[in-house]
Amino acid sequence: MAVTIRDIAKQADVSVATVSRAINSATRNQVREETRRKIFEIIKKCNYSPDQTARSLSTRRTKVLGLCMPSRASAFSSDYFTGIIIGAIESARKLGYELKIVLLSETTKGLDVSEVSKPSAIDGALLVGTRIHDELIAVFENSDIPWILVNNYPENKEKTNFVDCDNEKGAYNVVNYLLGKGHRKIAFIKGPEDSRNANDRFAGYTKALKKNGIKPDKLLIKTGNFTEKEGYLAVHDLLSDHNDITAIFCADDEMAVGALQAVKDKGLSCPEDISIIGFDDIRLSRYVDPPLTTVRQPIYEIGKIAAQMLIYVVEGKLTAPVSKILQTELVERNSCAPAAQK
Amino acid sequence: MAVTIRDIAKQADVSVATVSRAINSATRNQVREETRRKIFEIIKKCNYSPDQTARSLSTRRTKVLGLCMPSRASAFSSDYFTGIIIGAIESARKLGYELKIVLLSETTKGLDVSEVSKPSAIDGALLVGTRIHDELIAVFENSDIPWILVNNYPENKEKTNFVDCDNEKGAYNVVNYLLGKGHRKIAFIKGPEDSRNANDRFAGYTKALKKNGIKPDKLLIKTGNFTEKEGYLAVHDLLSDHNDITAIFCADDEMAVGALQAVKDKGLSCPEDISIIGFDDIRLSRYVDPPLTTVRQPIYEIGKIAAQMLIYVVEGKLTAPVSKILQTELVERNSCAPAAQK
DNA sequence: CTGAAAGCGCTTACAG
DNA sequence: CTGAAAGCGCTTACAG
Repeated sequence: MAVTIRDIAKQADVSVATVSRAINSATRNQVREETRRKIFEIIKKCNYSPDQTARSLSTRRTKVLGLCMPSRASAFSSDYFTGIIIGAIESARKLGYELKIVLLSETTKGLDVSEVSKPSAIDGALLVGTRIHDELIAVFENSDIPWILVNNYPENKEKTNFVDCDNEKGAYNVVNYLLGKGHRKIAFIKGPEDSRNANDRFAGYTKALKKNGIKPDKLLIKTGNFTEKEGYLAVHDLLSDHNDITAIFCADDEMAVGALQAVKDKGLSCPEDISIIGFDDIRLSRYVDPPLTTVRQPIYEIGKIAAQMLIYVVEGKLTAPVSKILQTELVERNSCAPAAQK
Repeated sequence: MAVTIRDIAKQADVSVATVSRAINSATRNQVREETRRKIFEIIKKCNYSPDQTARSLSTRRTKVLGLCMPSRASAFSSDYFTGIIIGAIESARKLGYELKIVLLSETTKGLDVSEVSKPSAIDGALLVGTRIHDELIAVFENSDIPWILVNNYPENKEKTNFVDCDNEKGAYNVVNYLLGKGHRKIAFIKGPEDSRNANDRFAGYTKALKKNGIKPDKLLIKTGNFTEKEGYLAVHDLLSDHNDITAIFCADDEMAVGALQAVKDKGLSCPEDISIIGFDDIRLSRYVDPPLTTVRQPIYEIGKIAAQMLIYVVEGKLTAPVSKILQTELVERNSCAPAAQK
């Protein structure tokens, strides 16, 4: 930008201070109507726009939020990624903020001065990724910018900002739903061990089973690490060893898609022989055959609320810790049927 | 950051200039080994990290790229969005840059000083969206930051930076492929009029037909605006009026997915009665029934190369205009069969 | 190899 | 309602 506030001031025959006051909404009314008009005329003529960097340096506010996530971006499905980003960016925008995507290196321990991936020049950070581990959080604890956990929550819920959905309850509901259809042999395909979400979903499964007098059977529990491929493998194994399973609950849709294929490859059909249910409601789930019954997470909402809350704490309109837990919704499609008699 | 370069300087008993030199790779070797070591020791101890905003103000470089796209984000499928972002962010990162996502308001004409969506504090802009129109481009023309068109190209190719894939050729190949399978009545479902990509794909269709002595038949051409729903509608109409069509080429996969459903709903089957082919190779395309034959655009590569090129021109390592056209790839799945005898 | 000083383009007490 | 001045935290000629 060749044209600076000085140029405007000179042309308007006022001081830069006055131009600055005229420009900023908080101080706008401190300048005489007429002066302000003159200033804006010149601003328009010169196509002037204040330098955000200079502004930031002087106010110590960048008006940008960092959406920080693991660099293994592949860890997220694009539906998830997009949902969070769009949600966050839209509410940020509404509140006058921009959004920077920052990839965190997994080895973020001793951050070096030259460490590029270190979030810089942001007013607050959205920490995305259910597998965000404590060291990573520590990096932010030692910073002086506010941050909020997205789709995750900390050990000590009372001290941290977060927004998440109720994974345990979502999973609990699934099992009840399956139980209601007469299923008793319900297998579970777990997500990764280090994912809070994955563990909560598993907890919901176990809880619902126990509540109904069914002892969770270790042999019916496998791990699929949230990927389609591993989901396929897990179910393939499962069905090779057990022929009395009537339903499979996968901790995410990716695995459920794999499960579906594994069931077909075993010569069984879904939902007639085996019911399958997923979690997340990714776009794909409604297109597979049969369309997948699953649990919807309000991803977009989560991104939106997280950004909003974060900005409020950045601006002191809300005092940390703040948190919100959103509810999930069971969406019935065609991959579940009443338990067959075996 | 409570600790500044002054604190470090004071503790190291040197000037801030020296600290600055020690920190920056370009000037690092201007400071005595021993001094530098002492400085870094203190930096580490104090957990100091330079303020990027101050740095930017003084160097007039923010080290951030803006990925600018229409605010109707829904215009993009999440696969596309994610591909471009991840591609761009990874190469940006490798080169020491961060990525800011900026939503451009569609009404970006007279940008007001307070206009939030105006890209600010960026060194360069990636303009994403095949529907980017000239007014939008004008906003950037008048700025002094470099920009590059992604998946789009300008009227005057000789004057602008862009990276795109060869849509016309991709479409041309599709038609040849279909022709090779004996199809003669090949319908085309167009994308939006104001999309350069869409028009190029259409041009490729027409060209291939003509080249083979077939006159494009207006009655076999419909518009679907790149959405599944409109694709469905277009094909539904098409099949109601014509029963001699043996193949449908959709200008994107979204429409192809809709087309597939329309064909089924008409009691026809794909590929036995009608072959369908899409464009883009979104994730979904391999999961529909039958899996869709389509044209792959190297989205991730496009994002990667675009960011790379942009940074090079920002840094003066490349002089604008720069451009690159990537090739597409026909990926055969099961939605096309030899033309049935009618 | 190092330091003093000017400057990047704003904002904001302070004084009037 | 307005201006002069200090300050935000860096970098970089300039001089030695």
